[in-house]
Amino acid sequence: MPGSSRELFHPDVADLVLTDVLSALSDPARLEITCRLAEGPLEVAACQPTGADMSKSTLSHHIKILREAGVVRNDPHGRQRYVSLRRQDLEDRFPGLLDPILRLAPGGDQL
Amino acid sequence: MPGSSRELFHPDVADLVLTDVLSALSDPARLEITCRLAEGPLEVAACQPTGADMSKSTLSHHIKILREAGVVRNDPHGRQRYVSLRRQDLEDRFPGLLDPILRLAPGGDQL
DNA sequence: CGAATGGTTCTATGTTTTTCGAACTGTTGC
DNA sequence: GCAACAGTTCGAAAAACATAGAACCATTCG
Repeated sequence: MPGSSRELFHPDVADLVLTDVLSALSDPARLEITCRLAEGPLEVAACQPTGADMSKSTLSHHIKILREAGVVRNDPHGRQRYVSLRRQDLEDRFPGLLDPILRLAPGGDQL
Repeated sequence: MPGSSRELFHPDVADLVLTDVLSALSDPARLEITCRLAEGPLEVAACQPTGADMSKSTLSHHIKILREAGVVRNDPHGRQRYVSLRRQDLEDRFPGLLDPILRLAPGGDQL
């Protein structure tokens, strides 16, 4: 039965906390993941930052931090998962916050 | 001989790192200090977040984190010190970053 | 000079974060 | 069913961070 996968917790828009978002984005690896997701959803494995050689448990951990801060969604999709940026939710809760950060991030100049 | 006080290190504008700034601002106490400084320089003791009862060594530590990230200056002024927001420097290095954060911070709606 | 003041730095302690391997869960396809 | 696959979760160890007291330093003022 497809679609019955394990759903992970995602905080409600109203519950997002600014310092949690900033904290989530203050790690270089997580910031890069976030920038990459600005171009569209990715499978977990494809979120792996360039050059960074992290274990899959570490990568999963970073995505968890981003998810719990409300920065990304993580939804099951067949045997894998799609990670996507909660762009509109972030814009609703923290208008004008995300765009400058994405633009200013090390590899975010192709926006 | 006034003015010969101990000068602390302040990173050059070009050396500021985005993740360091985000990390510095991701702590509630430091974010509040930063917001308060948006209205003008303050003596160190006056930076103390409302309600938070932190020791002066802890307060000094937080201001140090902000200073080393390039968010604030800390200059001697007689027997005390003035802490000030490096607003223009941040704007030069990370245009458009600070204003939304200050505006969205818990007590930053009086801007 | 000597005491008080405003802050920094040092040292130590407890907490949080980061990282990884190993074990586990759900899904696909033979 | 069973092996392979994509990820999460658990457990542990190392690193980083927060906090506070004590010591210290520079400045002012009597």
